Order: sequence, then structure tokens, then C-alpha cells
Amino acid sequence: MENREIVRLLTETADLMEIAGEDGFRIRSYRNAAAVIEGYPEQMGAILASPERKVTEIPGIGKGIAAVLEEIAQRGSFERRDEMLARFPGSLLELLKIQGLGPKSISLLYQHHGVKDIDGLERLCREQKLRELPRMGAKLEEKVLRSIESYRKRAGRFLLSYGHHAAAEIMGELRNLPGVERVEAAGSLRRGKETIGDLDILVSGPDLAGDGAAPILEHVIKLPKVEEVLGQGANKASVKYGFEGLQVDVRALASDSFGAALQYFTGSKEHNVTLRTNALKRGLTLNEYGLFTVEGGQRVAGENEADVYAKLGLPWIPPELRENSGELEAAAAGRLPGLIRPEDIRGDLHMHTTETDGKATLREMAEAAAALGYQYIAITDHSKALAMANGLDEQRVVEFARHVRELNRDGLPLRVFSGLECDILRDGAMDLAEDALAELDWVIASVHSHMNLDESEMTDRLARAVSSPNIRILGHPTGRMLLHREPFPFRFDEIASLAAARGVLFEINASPERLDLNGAMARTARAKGCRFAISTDAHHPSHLENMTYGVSTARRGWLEAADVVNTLPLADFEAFLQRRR
DNA sequence: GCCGTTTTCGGCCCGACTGTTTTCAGTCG
Repeated sequence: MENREIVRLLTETADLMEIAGEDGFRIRSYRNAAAVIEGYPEQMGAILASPERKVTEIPGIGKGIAAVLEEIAQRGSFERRDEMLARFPGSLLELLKIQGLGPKSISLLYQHHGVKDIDGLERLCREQKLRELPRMGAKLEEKVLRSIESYRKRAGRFLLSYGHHAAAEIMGELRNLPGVERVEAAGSLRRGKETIGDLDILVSGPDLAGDGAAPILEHVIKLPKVEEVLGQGANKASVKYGFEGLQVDVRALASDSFGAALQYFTGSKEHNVTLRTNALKRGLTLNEYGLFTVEGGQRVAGENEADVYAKLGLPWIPPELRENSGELEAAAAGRLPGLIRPEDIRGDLHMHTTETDGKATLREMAEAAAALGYQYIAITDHSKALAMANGLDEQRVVEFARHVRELNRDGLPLRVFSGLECDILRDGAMDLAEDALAELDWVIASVHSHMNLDESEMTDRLARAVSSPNIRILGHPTGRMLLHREPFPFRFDEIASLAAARGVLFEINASPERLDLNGAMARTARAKGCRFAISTDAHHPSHLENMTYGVSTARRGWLEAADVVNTLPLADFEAFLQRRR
């Protein structure tokens, strides 16, 4: 069993143990073990199978968890999990995603009213029975109902990163099959959208038009992670993939229609509608099999996507732009942007270490970043307002800055800048004194608390932060957590104008849970003259690889390398830092 | 349940907010 699934079993059990009211420290051990395994470079299964290795050598895994891992490897579950599932239905886990309810309340609701899923919870709130329970009232009922609504809105969607991993697995399988020429993921995944609803995978080969596709589709429905087969025809198989039930559609195609199909299934729907309308004006008709003349039905293009666009008088349009938001006009006028590419990135400017809530040391992060070919990084641990993360106070910041200056003389694998992710306090003031911030090379200012202020208060708060003399950039500017928390409200145009005027950058946070700013806002900000940094907010060396999600978000925002400061070569970036704003 | 040891058990991150209370439990980050 893969690490990711082990992590899921441990986390799920920890959640149920919380509902059961078990010892918090034991629960934390389960969660900690899950976190360690999630970031571990080797498969637990491989270590368990090796006679000279012991999983207990991994910090955070002791005798208890080792036994659990052993049991999982043997039968796919473990005793405590089974015991929990016998006491509580697994559907209770979904209730934890409703804001305002925690394990204690869920346990109470289950015991008193038999509430075991979202529908039951909604009914209870509507009947105003929630308020009859101790310490619950009308306000909570309202909050829960609101939270259910927003939960339903996003249900069934998946993070881009999740889609990427699933697609990589499936495509890896398909590429090795006989008769397969090309494999490509289309849909919102290819457009780099922040969340995806399902996965569209296209497979082509010379003989895959008719019955030739059968063995490939047969292989798809037998993949080990397929939970349910939703449908299977001559050219398409549709399955639920993985525990989370991601719908995956695999389409087999003849080689000569691959490009047209890729175009068609990449979308967006709006982009395609406009494109087809334009085609008709040229006497052409476009569908998933190719581009044809209206009269006579002659094939004009189809094998390659670029040819489809070319025959419509357009340059190839990068998938990230295909939202019918001006890209077709820009393409027709020869004014498509030269979008930033992953290989343009020269450094990562937001990451955490064991000084606060990161999982690796400065040196480990530096080595991982150097291995990615970067020239520089900034270490940006939390400030003291984030007490839970052991945030840095003024004294520790000043010492840290000095320490980094020494380290840079002392054989680090790349240039390290001293930085901080400084909390923006409720009133917009910085968490640390300006003279301490002035010691640092790179100060990010971020909101981590009081996210429920109204629009005016939040705008004032951010305006004050942007006006603060030592900050260079606003971190994850809207505070959203994808599929989990809405962005906090503020007047973005005002803040973007102010940021542009004061030379404060916007972060495009590449963490797949954030992608903040999003593409549309980045585009707005750019139009106002703002510049950006794309950063991973890594808490573990492996998170540095999330940069690609930030780059696709920037591309969705029409950004070019010149808009993004961490595309600068080291010397130029240093010069940029020297110019005080 | 893990860890670190003062080798056999005690400590494990904690402050703020909310809505409910009438002094605080539960949630959140």
C-alpha cells in the first residue's frame, strides 16, 4: 500500500478517535506519524519488507505505529480503525469539514439525534433542534447552514495537485501499452485550473479508432485504484478512481483526430464556443474529430492542435489562457503574451524551517532548492503572533539575520536571503518592530488571523500593511484555502493600486491549497502595474516542487517572466533588493 | 502513542475568539 493511502488511514482514524474523545496526545501521535510518512521519501511497504530496516528508525514512529503499519501492510486496515468504525459510521468524518463543528459537537449530535451525515445535520438545523443541545444556539445553527451551503458548492472538486498525481499514475500506465502513440491529459487540469471536477485523458494510436481501443480501455477499468466502473464503450471508459472518487474519462482516438480532440476536451467550453463560431465565419466546422469544410466536409486539420488553430488563422494558444477572456482577440491580433515558464524560475522566496513550523532545517531546504537548480532562496519563518508555530520575536529575527550573513560566507549550496513572514495584526500594524524588520533582506507580510473583518476594515488593514516601510510583498493576499475557506473580503483594486504605487509585490502562493493570488486577480494587478513573486510556502523540502502550480496560476494571469521578480538572475535580484522601495 | 531519559514515567504548543454562559467549553489556527 502506498504512503498516501497509509496517511489517509491514519488521519481518518485520528479523526474518529477525536470524535470518540480519546486521549489528545495519542491522537497527535497518529497525526504526527501521518505527517512524517507523507513527507517521507521512501515507501513504508519497502522498509517493512526489508529485513535490515526498521520503521521505528523514523522519528515519530514508535512501537505502536510500527505495529499499525505492519497490520496495514498485511490486511489494509488495523484494529483501532476497525474498532472506531464499529462505534461510529465513517460518514461522520465528512461532518468535520463543516466549519463551526468539531469532534465534540459531532459526537453529541450523533448520540442525541443520530446525525450521521450532512443531510441529517441540515435537517436538524432547519428544525431548530441544534439549539436544544448544551452550548449550542441559534447563531450556530445559522453558521452551520451557511457552512453546509459552501461545502456543497465545492463538493466533488479536487485540488489541482491531486489531479496531477492521479493523471501521472494513469498516464504512466497507458504509455506502456502496445499500440499507444500519444497520451495527454486535457480538461481543466491542462488549463491549470485551481481545482478540477474530473479528469479527461486522451490516448491515440494508429489503430485506436474502432475495436482497436478495447484492450486499452480494458486495462483502464482494471487499474488497481479503480473503485467503480461508470461506463465502458468502444472508445471511452469512465471510472471512479481512488477513495475520493475522482471521475476519470479515458478516450481512445485515431491518430488523425488527436489534436482536434485535445483542443475540444481542453476547453474551456466558452473558449470553444467562440472558436467554433469563428470557424463557421471561415466556412469551417470544428468538432472533436477535426476541422472540416462546411461544404464538402473535407478535413482541414485534426492531427495536431497547433494546426487546428493555424487553419483558423490563429497562433497556438496556451491552455491556461483558454477561458474566453480576451485570448482569442489577442491571438488574432498577434498580441498573446510570452507566458512565464517553469524553467524561468531562479529562486523560491517563501519557505519555513524547524525554527518555526517547517519540517526541515535551513541547510536542508537550501540543499533541496539547489538540487532544483535555483540560484537563491529566502527563508521566511513566522513572526511571534503565530505563537502556535513558535514565531520569531525581534531578538530572534536579528540573530537570524546575522546567522544567515555568516552562513552565506560559509559554503551554502546557493545564496540564502534572510526573510520573515511577518503577521499583519488586526489593525494592519506589523507584528515586529520596524528596526528589526529592517535587518532582513525580504519581508513578507501575511494575514493569519482575524479573517472575519468586514470589507472596509480589511481594506484599511491591508492598506496600512502595504504602507509599512520594510515589507516587500503581501503573502497569500486573499487568505483563501481551496475547497475549505473563502477569501476574506477587501477592495482588491484599491490595494493593488496602492501596492503598485509603493512598489510592494503580490505573492502568488504556489501551495496547491492556496494558489493565492489566483490568475484573474494577478491579471488585474498586473494591469495596475504590480509585480509578483511566485513562492511555494514550503514547510518541507518536497513542497518546493509545488512551484509548477504557482507558475500555471501565473500563466492563467497572463504573466510574463518580467512580471515576476524570482525569475531574475541572482545579481539582478540582489540589485532589486538594494533598491529600497 | 512518542520521546527522552533523571531507564520506567512524565511531558507533549497555546492564545484568541465565539457563543454560550454566568465562568467556560469548543473551535480554530
